[in-house]
Amino acid sequence: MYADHSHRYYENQARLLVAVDCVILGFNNGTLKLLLFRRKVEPFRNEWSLIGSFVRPDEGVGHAASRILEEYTGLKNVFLEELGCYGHPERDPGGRVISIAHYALIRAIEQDKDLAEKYQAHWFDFDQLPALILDHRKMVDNALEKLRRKARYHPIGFELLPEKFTIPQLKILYDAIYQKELDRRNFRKKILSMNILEKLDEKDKTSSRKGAFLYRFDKAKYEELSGKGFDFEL
Amino acid sequence: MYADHSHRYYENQARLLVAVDCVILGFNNGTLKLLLFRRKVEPFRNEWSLIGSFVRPDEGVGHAASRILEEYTGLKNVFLEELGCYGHPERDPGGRVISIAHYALIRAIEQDKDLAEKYQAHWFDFDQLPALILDHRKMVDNALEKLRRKARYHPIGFELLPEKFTIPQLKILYDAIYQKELDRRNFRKKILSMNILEKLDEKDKTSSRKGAFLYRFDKAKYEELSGKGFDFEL
DNA sequence: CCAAAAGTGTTATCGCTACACCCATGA
DNA sequence: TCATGGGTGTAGCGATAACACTTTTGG
Repeated sequence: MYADHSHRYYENQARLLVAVDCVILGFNNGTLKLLLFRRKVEPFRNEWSLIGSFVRPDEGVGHAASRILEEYTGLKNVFLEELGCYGHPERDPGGRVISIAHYALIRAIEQDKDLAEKYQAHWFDFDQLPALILDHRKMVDNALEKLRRKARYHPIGFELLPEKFTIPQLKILYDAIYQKELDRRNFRKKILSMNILEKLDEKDKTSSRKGAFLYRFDKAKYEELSGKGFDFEL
Repeated sequence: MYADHSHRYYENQARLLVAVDCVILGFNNGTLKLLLFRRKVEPFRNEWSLIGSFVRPDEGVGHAASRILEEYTGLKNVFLEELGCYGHPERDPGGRVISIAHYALIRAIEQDKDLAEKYQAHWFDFDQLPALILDHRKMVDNALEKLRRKARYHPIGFELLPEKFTIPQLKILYDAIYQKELDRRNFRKKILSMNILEKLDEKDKTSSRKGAFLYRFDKAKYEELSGKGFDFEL
């Protein structure tokens, strides 16, 4: 049954259940959102929960995380990073399970209709989160904390916006992440001075009569600068 | 044999071996050091390795880390933090083992004589590391990276110095962490302006005729400021 | 022609950097 | 008395924060 060769040397050691859980974050309508699911298995069946899975013997831990992310959102190649290990022996009354929490940032959270039906999923505002099972609330809090910290030095916000976005949109996102209103003009100057945005000819007119120019994140330029130890503090 | 109740709900799931490994960092004589051990078990018996252990079914993951840290260094209550999960299925030819790496910062690395004999342990300079087993080298690199990043915003350096230390000593430590020489005077100003050091009446005369005043880290004051969202950038 | 959002420029201030200088002491 | 490391002060510069003003366009 096991794909490994543990019996060779470590057979006397105890084995534990290992799972991954995903804090899936999105952004819409000026606020950060969290994707939650109704749990399908006992214990706590039907309660709100992060999406998770046990790690299979023949897959890496990171692989397990991206596997379930794709399975439940249909998305590949999204930003996905390890959050940490939640390993208290009593954390799950259903058994001794160690969970490696991850967090993901995804764009375009419109087409949730399918998800909602298929998996009983729902996007929640952060100020209206329901009670979560186990230590999932802690994972969520830690994910937000990590996002805030990371966003200060890495241009990570782009992961939450569509490919083309306007500067005002980007600013609103950062307002939401930092929980405070940045100065419009200073924000624009700073982000443009980094030279990681490509200005397009199109305008987005959905939020003003004048219309705001669309930009695209220039990943190549970013990685070039990043490699040189450049700072992207915001 | 197992202390948990996994059989209740999750009995069909595969179980994995879960270990912790500790990157133990110290500071002496102006350079950062790493504590390594000769591995006692197969495979790779006798090669240089981080110290590690399997996680027991009835203990938390963090607990396992501090348990082995105390077992091999005799030290309790040291700085110990999770580094991350190393979970590639092929990382250990001895079996499918997931390792939760940790890193520890310890003071006073003089009395290693006992350790050296008892466990075949040795403190290495970072520019003279031997080959390490498995992915331990990666863990070490990640630990250094994390130390550097963390030291910028948290007064973490104190964990590596004795309780009483001088400002020049502290500066030398930060030189070593950041791998570049900071300015003596600016460093002093900045660190003193944070108000987290308590000046003592004693002087340390080991490194100059004039002698340098000893200081102590004022943890209470630090936590007070830290709670108020204070920044400790260095 | 007006409301509302987009976009640009200017100034004052704060913090950091890069220095030069004085102090205390053992040999 | 002098070499050595410890300790203090300051001037210039660059980045940031706090602002006011102009532009565009649908209704």
